[in-house]
Amino acid sequence: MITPDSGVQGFADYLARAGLKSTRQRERIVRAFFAAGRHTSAEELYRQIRIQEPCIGLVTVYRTLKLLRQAGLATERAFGDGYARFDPTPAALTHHHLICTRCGMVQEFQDKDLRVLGRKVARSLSFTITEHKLELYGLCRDCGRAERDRPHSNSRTARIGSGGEARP
Amino acid sequence: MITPDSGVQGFADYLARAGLKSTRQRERIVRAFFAAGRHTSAEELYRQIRIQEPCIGLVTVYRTLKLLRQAGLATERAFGDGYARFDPTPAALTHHHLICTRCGMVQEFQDKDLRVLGRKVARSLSFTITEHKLELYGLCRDCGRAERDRPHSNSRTARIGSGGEARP
DNA sequence: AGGATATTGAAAGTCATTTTCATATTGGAG
DNA sequence: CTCCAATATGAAAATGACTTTCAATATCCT
Repeated sequence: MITPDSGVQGFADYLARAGLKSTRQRERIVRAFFAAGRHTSAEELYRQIRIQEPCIGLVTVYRTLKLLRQAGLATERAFGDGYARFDPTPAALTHHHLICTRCGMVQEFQDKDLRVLGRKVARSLSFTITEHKLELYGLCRDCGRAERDRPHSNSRTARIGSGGEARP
Repeated sequence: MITPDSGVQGFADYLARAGLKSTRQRERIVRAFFAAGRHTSAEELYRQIRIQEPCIGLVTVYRTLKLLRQAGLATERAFGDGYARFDPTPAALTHHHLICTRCGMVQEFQDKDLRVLGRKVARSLSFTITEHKLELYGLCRDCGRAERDRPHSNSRTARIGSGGEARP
């Protein structure tokens, strides 16, 4: 797992290698990114950072997330609610998501067999996988129960996955 | 598989059930949707329809796709290039995608084992799956070769999956 | 220290998608 | 069949996440 410190370090290395400069803002953002949980959006990160560092621009958060992606340290996801979410890469490569289309909950899970199968498929099609993304959409236990109780309740007309967890 | 005719029929039924009205535009759009292949975007559908029916608005295409989604006939996807793509639902439930992050190619594949595993995971977490979405991002055979030849070629800074197939 | 080069933030721009609103169409009641 | 209330349509304007521009500022190499 990447700790905030090792993440910041890795990013500093990347900047050095690429001939880019390290700044107070970048360090703040990168630290917050690795300290935050998963599925973090730019806006969320921005709000988090502003608590201690009011003079920082949302633009810089976007730019730094782009750099993290280029550095291979962050992985972008889209659960379909219009926000890009970011995960520290190693975690991203080993977990998948169950997304409740009713309450927006996102639950992670892992399954070794699934990974193995993905690789098998990729190999048979001469595809080099850099990123997995298994998303299962549906109803979580509670929402499944609720739907069963009130079959014609308002079963969400918004885009898939919308209204999700911790929406900024 | 849903034929254009059965799709149009199913949509008509939905409209009747919901107390909505059927119009020339809606029939056109729905027919084009089911006649089109998969991964169709609103813009694509719009251009397709305009060939024979110049007096139709892009807005109506968006609205009709939303209705198709509500009717359970269409499934929305996001490959990360900023466009929403739509698939006739039954197909959507049985195929997955390999997306080349370099040339944007989208290749479908099926794997029974994968489906079975997905269901197993869902059951163990009391999750009711309505939609699968396995996306493997990486390099297709050709791009994989190209990258190996020119290791430091411009390895895409755009958002994942960007520049995709048949971009409107 | 000094200066080329990269970075920052505010504001303006982009672009897919949605909303607004005035006009037109639909379909059931009479 | 005709009316009419409800729904649909399209043009234009709005939305909202994200990106670009640009002038001012910070970084780092010598």
